[in-house]
Amino acid sequence: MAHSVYKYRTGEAYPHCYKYPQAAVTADCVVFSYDCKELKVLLIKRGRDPFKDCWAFPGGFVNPDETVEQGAVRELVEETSLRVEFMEQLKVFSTPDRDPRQRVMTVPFLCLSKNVEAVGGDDAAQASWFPVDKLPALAFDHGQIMEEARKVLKRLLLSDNIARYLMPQTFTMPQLHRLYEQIMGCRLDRRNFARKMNSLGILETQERESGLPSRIASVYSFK
Amino acid sequence: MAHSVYKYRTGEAYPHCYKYPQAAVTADCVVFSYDCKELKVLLIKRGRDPFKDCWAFPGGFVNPDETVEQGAVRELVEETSLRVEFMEQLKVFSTPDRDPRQRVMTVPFLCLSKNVEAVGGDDAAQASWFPVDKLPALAFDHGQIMEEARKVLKRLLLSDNIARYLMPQTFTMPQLHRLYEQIMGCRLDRRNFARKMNSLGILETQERESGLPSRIASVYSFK
DNA sequence: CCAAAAGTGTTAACCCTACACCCATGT
DNA sequence: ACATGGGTGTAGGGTTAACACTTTTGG
Repeated sequence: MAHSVYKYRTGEAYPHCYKYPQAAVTADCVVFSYDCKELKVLLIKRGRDPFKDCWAFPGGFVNPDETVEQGAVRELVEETSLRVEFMEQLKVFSTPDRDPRQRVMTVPFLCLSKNVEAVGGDDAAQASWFPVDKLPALAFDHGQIMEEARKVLKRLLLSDNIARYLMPQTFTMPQLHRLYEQIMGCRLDRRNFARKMNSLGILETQERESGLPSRIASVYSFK
Repeated sequence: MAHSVYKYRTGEAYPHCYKYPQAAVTADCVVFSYDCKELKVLLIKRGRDPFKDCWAFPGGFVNPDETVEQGAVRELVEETSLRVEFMEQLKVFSTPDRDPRQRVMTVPFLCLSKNVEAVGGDDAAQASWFPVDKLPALAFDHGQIMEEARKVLKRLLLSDNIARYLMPQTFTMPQLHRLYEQIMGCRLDRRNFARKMNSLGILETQERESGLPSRIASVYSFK
């Protein structure tokens, strides 16, 4: 690990700005998607050391002329050709030795995508979707990042109704219900859930075909 | 602004770790306290450029061998001799030109302190508490950071009952009530508030003196 | 004497929860 | 036939919101 010898102390004069302690900063993307059956997360298989052949979140170093948000979007496109509907910053992970090469802080993002296909990486790196409860071992401290992401996902689901960024254009109530159960990690009463969703006023009912067999679920979309 | 010439691209070989783009990273502390009258924020007057003589949050560069959390604590102690009861990371601010000297990302922290005195800075820098609704113009993008901090403070108050980190050892219900009103930014019914607090089971009633004039408020403490 | 502060109590509306029932389909 | 999945309704409990009265102190 390449320690800098510079320590910043209040009051000392450091006329050269490059003498401030510097750190490499990466942006990682925890991308969730939902195929109306399972909640999934996008992982890529690392092509080189450290953690070669290990699974990790897509991401990479932030360039000097971009924000961490821009860096996250760019890296995600480069590695997986994916564009997401929603991004929210998670807390920084900065344990000094979390990357064996050198000090690398990471700014992780929780991302939500409707697209569950088309994740070809541009180079040799494999990219694929894993069900959230069947994840392989992850590189670096990405396991901790995953925990954090799931916590924030729960919070955002309840406070901001972010399901709209995961569901397809049209969907049925049971499909939406399954998503909520998987994110919340508990059972939710079917009927109370439907009533709640309808009362929120964020759903539109698609015209139900006049023939109305009760076994066929009604179709909804977000306003 | 001192741009690095290095751009990281997927697939290129960079055998030397120092070739990764680097950034200076600071940790800033948005410290709230409450004197049982007003919600306050700690600011220091900057002793040098940029933004010399401007008010800003205490904070400074993170050392290579410490986490951003450790850096935040260290800088706060160095600049104000203050130790806080609670810290929560806010989102990173990373607009490339937010610091005119060079690219500097900042990781802000929301901090809660019971101490509303004793904020002598170690060097010439003045430090003092400002009522949250009477803030001076702030350096850098600290105005935006303040907005973010107030949003998160609201959220944490409702979800995690963080009032315990701001209130003194013992306090009255009206004092606690005022704090909630100031953080939430709206009126809260006195009686409903007291009932809610008591029902949460997080308060202890101190023995009320047997002489019980109704004008004297009862004294509480957190469990 | 009156305004302001603090304590106490009641009511109705709303929301959430836990259920029971019906219908249609596929095996 | 029956298990399954989907739609609809109801009854009870808890929480919240709105609101009135009393007492005491300070000016």
